[in-house]
Amino acid sequence: MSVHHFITPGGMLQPRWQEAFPEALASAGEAGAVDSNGIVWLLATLPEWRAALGRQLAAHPAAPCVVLDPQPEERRALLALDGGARGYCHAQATPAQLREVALVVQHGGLWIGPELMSRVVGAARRALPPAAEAGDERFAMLSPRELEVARAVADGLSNKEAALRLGITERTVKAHLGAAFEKLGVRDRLQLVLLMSGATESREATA
Amino acid sequence: MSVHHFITPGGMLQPRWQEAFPEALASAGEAGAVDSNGIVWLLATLPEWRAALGRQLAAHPAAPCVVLDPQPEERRALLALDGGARGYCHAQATPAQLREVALVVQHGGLWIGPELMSRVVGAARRALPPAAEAGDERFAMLSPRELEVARAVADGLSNKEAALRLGITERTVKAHLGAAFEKLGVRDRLQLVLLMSGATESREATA
DNA sequence: TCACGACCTGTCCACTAGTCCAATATGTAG
DNA sequence: CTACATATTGGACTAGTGGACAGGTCGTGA
Repeated sequence: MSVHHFITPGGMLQPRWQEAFPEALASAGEAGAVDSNGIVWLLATLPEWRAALGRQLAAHPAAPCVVLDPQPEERRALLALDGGARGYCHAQATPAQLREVALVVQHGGLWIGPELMSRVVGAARRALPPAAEAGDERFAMLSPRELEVARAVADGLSNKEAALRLGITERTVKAHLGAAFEKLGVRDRLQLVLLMSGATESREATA
Repeated sequence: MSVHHFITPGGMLQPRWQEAFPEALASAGEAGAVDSNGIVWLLATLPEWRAALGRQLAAHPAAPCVVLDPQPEERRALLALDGGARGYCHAQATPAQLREVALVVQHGGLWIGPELMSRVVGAARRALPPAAEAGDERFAMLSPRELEVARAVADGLSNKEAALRLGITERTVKAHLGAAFEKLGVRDRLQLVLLMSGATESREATA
């Protein structure tokens, strides 16, 4: 099991990657999504690596992606993670380190370089508005689960991805989502997103 | 090795924790820092859990801490991670899940519940300085018509409605929209909306 | 115990969204 | 003139979405 797949500009494998994962496969970025039962490693040197990451995750949401960067940088790390990557690390990491990353990511963890971790989290905490989304009257009518599904969808996830995130069936996502549409008086996910993204800003208006 | 240590209000161990880690030890929060060669699990129900977390990490920086929360909440998750916790998860997680968390954290990973992950990272990305290429320039690559269509869709209109507003065919809307997706590196209208709404926020922030 | 709500799942069906291949018209730069 | 970008549409097709209808468990409160 767990055949790792490297997506690189030239479709070439570096020796140390092969040393870390002897079974590893490689392909060029243009090929689109790869079907891997292991981890998809994506080089940040690809011309359109963010788009490639998006395509990959859209095609196989269950296969975790890790972005490898020859010159790690906080900004790119955040873009990678925001794009759905589950890890971000130096392309020249040692085979042992790569295996650590693989282990962590395959067990549901998130891998960020230790020096980036505190910055990422710190930035996220500062971005939190004081007591944000503690309770907007509009969403009080939603059941807890409906709210979770709504939030997942508001993050841009498809039904399938939301189901994966919450550990339920796509069908159940639809059920909760349908109930949320009904209660909030919107007709589709797009208007739900607009409602929710506008909720934090317009809180002062409702107060 | 790896004796796990639970810091709880009463110094009591829940059965499921013991089931996950038969060797686990427990102590009350007031006792100060514990010396554990495994993971320190800290209950968010402690009166001063953040202070306790700080004391623990100051005393034993090498021992990773995970915060357990009976009622997980995004805000507390960020506070925990900002305080140096390496993981944040539901206090009622199954023994199997707890072992997953332990595995990830002990190998240098970060554990955030899947439902929190994208929100945390999204918040961090939005807090990023709007440096360089990621400003309004992003939409400069769109042709005028593509931008009009994108805006219509970002207002929550369906393809049919957008076509009506712009006086063109639904088919043409799809064409422009598809081109916009490609140029912006997003996969569907929902992510386009998130991208555009995020851009507006950061534009105001820079102004 | 029974009713009720939240939660989870299934099937079937209509509609929407997104992509592929292709065609036409118009302007502009070389 | 030619090449290229832009704008416009068509048809066909696949995937994704949302609704209707029909079940199932579980816990709380009457």
